[in-house]
Amino acid sequence: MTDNEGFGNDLVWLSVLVQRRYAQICADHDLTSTQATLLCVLKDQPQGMGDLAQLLGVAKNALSGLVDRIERRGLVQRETPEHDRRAVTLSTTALGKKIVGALYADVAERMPDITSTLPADEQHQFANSVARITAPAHRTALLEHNTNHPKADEQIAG
Amino acid sequence: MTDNEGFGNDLVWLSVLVQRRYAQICADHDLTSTQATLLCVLKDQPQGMGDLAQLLGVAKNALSGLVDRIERRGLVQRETPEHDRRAVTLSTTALGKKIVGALYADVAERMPDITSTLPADEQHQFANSVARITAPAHRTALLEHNTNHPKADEQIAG
DNA sequence: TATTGTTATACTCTATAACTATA
DNA sequence: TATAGTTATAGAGTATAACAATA
Repeated sequence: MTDNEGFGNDLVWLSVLVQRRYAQICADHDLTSTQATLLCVLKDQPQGMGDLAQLLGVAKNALSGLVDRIERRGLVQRETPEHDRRAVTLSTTALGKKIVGALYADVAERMPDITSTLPADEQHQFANSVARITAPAHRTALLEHNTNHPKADEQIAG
Repeated sequence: MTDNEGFGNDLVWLSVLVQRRYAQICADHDLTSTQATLLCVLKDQPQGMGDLAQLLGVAKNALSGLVDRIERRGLVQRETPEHDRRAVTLSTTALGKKIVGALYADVAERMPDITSTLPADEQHQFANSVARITAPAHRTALLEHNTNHPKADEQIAG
């Protein structure tokens, strides 16, 4: 306990350092952090507005404006699925895919420098821990919308 | 290299998780993340506007508005030092100190849960690494303004 | 009636540029 | 002239509440 007292606040500071660098990298690709994260979540598969809002941790109405701006720039596109004309499915355009791919690579290259003050083996161990902490979040990103929509399971089962 | 490929992006995800929880804790104390971080930086000693802007990673003019809002709520106070009437020294009020103290404790209590998916010994090692990564940032917070103002050193020396 | 998404409104945060007061 | 900070303006992000269209 004693030598762990500042851990929570250290975590916040680490995230500030990461976010600062992330914002810089995003800016180099003409994106805000929020826009970049939206593109990343959308990178591998389309999402509905509701699910996407949940994944990003924002309210649906906030997402509408977010999508307006990034759609205006031609990086994502809205589509209305035939089976439910209330819904909107969001996906990245070819340009969006290209940009998010470059961003991803740039983050992978420039972000690890954050841990450069650690000895090599500790860096390795740290990367491992970070991967294990964030793994559930990745799974959530893929499964959460199924959890909330039993019908989707039925469709798969049927 | 191979098993490290996603490290940079994992770090970003970790920081998103931390920031989300941090925002929630701050909101429970009626603060935005930015306001909370400003109070934390100001917690132990007063700062000038310029130095504070640098510590927070924002431009001076952005800081003016930030301080306006949080001063209006009585959590910080502006003062003009006699030796340079252009300058403004910012410090926390008694109320500000009380609130930032409670916030700090709450963060320390609720944030470590982020690593709950790791086994105990790995949590310990992880906390250790985070402390070592953020330590230079803490030092910077305390020393940076001296670096930029040689006169301060002279005053101490004299 | 319930659900999906959007609009209206308001506030915080941030950047650029122009400005004021002091040194 | 240079420096410390503020004001003006604009845009992004976010929340609450009211709304429209569809199921």
